[in-house]
Amino acid sequence: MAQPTVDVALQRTEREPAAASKLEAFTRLSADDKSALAQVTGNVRTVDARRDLVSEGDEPRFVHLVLDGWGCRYKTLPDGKRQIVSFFLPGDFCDLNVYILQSMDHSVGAITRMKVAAITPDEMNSLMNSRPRITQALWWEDLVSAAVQREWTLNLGQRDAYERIAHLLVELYLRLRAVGRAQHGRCDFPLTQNDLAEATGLTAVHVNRTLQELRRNGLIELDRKQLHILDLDRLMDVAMFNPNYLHLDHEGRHLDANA
Amino acid sequence: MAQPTVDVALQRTEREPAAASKLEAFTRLSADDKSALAQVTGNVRTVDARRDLVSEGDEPRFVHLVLDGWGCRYKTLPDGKRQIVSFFLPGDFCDLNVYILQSMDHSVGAITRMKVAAITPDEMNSLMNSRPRITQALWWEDLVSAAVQREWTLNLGQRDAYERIAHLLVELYLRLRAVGRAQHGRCDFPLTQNDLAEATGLTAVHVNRTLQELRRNGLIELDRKQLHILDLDRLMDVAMFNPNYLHLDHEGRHLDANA
DNA sequence: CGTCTGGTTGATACGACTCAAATTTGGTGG
DNA sequence: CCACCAAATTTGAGTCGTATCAACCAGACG
Repeated sequence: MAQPTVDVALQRTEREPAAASKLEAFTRLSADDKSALAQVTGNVRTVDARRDLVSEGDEPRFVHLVLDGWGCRYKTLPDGKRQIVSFFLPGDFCDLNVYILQSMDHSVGAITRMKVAAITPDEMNSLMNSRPRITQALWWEDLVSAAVQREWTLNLGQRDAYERIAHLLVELYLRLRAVGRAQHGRCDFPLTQNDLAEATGLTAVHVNRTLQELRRNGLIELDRKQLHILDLDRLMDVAMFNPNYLHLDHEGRHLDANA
Repeated sequence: MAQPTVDVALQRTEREPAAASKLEAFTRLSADDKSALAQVTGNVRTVDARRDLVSEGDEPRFVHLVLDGWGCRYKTLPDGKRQIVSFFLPGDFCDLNVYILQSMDHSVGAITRMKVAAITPDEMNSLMNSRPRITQALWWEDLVSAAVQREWTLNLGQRDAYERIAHLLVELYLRLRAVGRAQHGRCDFPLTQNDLAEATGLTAVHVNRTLQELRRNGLIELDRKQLHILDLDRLMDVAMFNPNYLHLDHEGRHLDANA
């Protein structure tokens, strides 16, 4: 099987920073906006796969912006159980105003090797004071990530294993596609079955069996960290996937600050 | 059994508006701050119990502030399943910036009869431009509600029925206590077992049996819409409840704008 | 009073978990 | 380039938590 996804993803990385690309899903940014954004994302940090970026209990210091790679937020229970509560994909911001809080209530870990920009509160404030268009876009991001968290609550509470995993796959695919990292049903997919288990509240064994069922039903191929969704419409149907919560339909999408 | 809770709750309502009370959990507000807040909460709407305030698909128009009563956000699946994704208690704001979005991805319903203030985007903007202290407090609220949503994800994903319900009871109790609507382990508790089921992803039957188990173990009394937590420490233990996510420990709690 | 909503009980079924072992994959160093 | 090891995936058998379905009961209300 050819793997065009990889090439596409790499090309894209070179072509355009994920941050601007993501925010432009909400609104067009002017050249000035983009350079303001670029200025603020100078402090780049690289984190190895499976390392923590932030630990529960830490004092929040930076707003992070994912430039490349996948990460997750997770919480741990005293009995050792772990729940991944969200995934970070390229272009995602973590917690616009976290630094208001005293200490983190969750950890942030890298799934793959990641590149993140660490933005200081000061930089953040000056960005939000001088660039209203970016500010709006950041708020939009914030609202969308809250909506995603609500959808996960629904996912865990009401969907069975089959629907649940289908839903997660569709969400990740659509989010990747929105930042140019997926096409034609294909994308990189670095999650292990254990990651999927921790995100869906299932066991790895059951995730395994459920993925097999999705394959058997001709909905997906998943192999060597490559996901291929064979029939997106049908998979969305199975997952009862309503894309409204991703709010990709904003009119700002069609505004152009340069016009 | 005497029911002092009711009296306490009523007294409190008269004594102090829930909004200021809630925000002051984060920071002290000056007299000016409070009057700015009061000005903006003039447009009060009353909603009957079990009626919807906002429906999925609606265009967001107002930021709502709960003055009195309980409400919830919920999402519905095409197969009819319903998930309550959060509860609104007196003093809670719904979605600071919702009006940025095109359409609501969930509904908001009243559990009891509710009084809510409907704040316009303009009012909201001017508040946030002129009252930095309130703005900070609003952001804090926003971050806390996001943290609560993450904790619910953990709750649904990793805790069993017994722990799950225990956790929810503790959360609601602590949140009520933080706005002066609970004391000595007691509070009003207007949720039906069906509400609890829809919030915890369990069936009403199983919620019933689980509540009985909590009663049998001497952890709670729950009768006629009155909750009495008999042993908060033990209940928190059972629930593996870590209060850090409520961020009640903010230093702002001890700041005083009037000093 | 009858009706309705919410709460309770019992019997049975099934989705997902557990534990344990086998197999495959990917990375590493000789 | 192959041998090795650890990590990830796969398989099987047995169990358990929670759902389902169907009654029945109690208090609130008109």
